[in-house]
Amino acid sequence: MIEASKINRNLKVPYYYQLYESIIENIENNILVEGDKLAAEMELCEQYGVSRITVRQALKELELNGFIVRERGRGTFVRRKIETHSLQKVSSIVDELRREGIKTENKILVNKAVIPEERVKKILNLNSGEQILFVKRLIFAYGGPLYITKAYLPYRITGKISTRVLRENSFTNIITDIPALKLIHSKRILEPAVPDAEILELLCLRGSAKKVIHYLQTIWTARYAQETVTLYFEEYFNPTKGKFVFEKNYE
Amino acid sequence: MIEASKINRNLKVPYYYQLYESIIENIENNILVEGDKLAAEMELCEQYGVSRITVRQALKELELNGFIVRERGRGTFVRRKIETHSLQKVSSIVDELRREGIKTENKILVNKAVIPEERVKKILNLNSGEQILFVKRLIFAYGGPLYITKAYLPYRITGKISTRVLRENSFTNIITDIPALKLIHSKRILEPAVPDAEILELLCLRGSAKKVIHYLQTIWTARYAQETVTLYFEEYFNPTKGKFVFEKNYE
DNA sequence: ATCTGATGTTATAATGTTATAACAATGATT
DNA sequence: AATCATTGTTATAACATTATAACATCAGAT
Repeated sequence: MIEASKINRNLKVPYYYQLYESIIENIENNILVEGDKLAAEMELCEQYGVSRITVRQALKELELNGFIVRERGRGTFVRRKIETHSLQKVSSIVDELRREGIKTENKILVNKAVIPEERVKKILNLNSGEQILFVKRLIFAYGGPLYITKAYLPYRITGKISTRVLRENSFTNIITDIPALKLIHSKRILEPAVPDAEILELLCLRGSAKKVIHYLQTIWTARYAQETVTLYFEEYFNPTKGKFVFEKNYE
Repeated sequence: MIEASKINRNLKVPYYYQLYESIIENIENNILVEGDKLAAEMELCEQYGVSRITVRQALKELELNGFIVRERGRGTFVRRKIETHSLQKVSSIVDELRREGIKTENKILVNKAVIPEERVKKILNLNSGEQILFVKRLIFAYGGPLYITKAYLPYRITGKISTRVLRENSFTNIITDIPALKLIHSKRILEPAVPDAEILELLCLRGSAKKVIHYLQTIWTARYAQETVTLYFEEYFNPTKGKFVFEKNYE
């Protein structure tokens, strides 16, 4: 496969990144499909006219973002695509991606106790003046921002949660680790929405063609000691990164 | 002028280059016009959220490519654009730009002695089997490819010319430095043309709106010892970078 | 004459990108 | 068992990008 070099040396974009994008393009256009063997590293060097360092950096990124797997002595192979998320599971998408070995990154944008707006107060069924822990978190996967979560949690239940814990764990894990808290029900509502400027910016959709996102609300009901409490999440999904699949088993 | 930062930190493009492009955009959209004072370096730092090094690197590029002038103690100003070239002068455009202090870069694509095609042989009035020196050169200015020159020169006059000499000198200088060669006449013919794939590619016009270029032929007649010889040049100009002006003084 | 604001210069440092090279370790083939 | 192809690792080096900081120099205004 003698390909013309796709590295544009006039561009200010690093060569390894151009190569990274070039290979993703091949995968997304089904020129390379699941299980296919990529050209060997040295072959890629020749095809693209770059050094092995550069090729390996591109492959490293592809591996971290779950596009390929590399096997010493054998070669580099296209990984199956993970691009649907099940809504039926309560377990989080972060856990789902982690189980698949795909690197996710986490950025905690907000983590503080506040008095919530009226809308949220109603959903959580709070006493007046009661504080919530408000967390805003941005998740990166597949090499870009995947979604934003806003969590509205009764502060008297969660207390402070360190930013480090938030960065390193899914909300499912954090919540189920709270002693004396038992999840009893969850409800998820998905709808398309037009994002506001902040969400647009965070998901890097400014200037993008797709201006409609997935807006997912999750309401967890739980027993805490003798009372019934509610946890509320809002999530905003990058539509270019993944689609949702609805599955249901009829008995 | 509190501007939102236009630096995209997710992009792999260097910040200084994003800033460079951002300012060019302002100039091309007449948000900044000839003679306008740019914000001071430290102001730009704040507006774009980058260090002075970064701002200065952007300004350096803008200066080299002729978009701005900087004056110590006063500030940075939008320069008038040199976007017309006189056709009346025999002297080259490279020299013209250099005199204005605008950086030009040079890439020699071909430099070899060959037997010319029939068309060229007729123009140069060559003996059958006589070789020419064929040079293809790409000139960059204003931060992009400006034009391509194809030079067809009788080999017995020029001999070999090193690629380094071609890179560092205008053809006018090279030719007039040949001993015993005296220019006696020049004729230039300008016409619009549709470029072939190679020219399109070299001038970075693939995908561009403007698909018509300037095609300029130059025929120099000269005395060389006792004989009359002809030098022939073809040039292909990027229409987005510069326009030609026709001027003539009537006596 | 002095101060202020602007660009010019220099030094230090951390990190990112790219190339070249040699060698190690593994899987598959002969 | 030996060899070959392939990915993994390490070292060295050059250059690019970005930040922080201090000081020099010049133009214009008070």
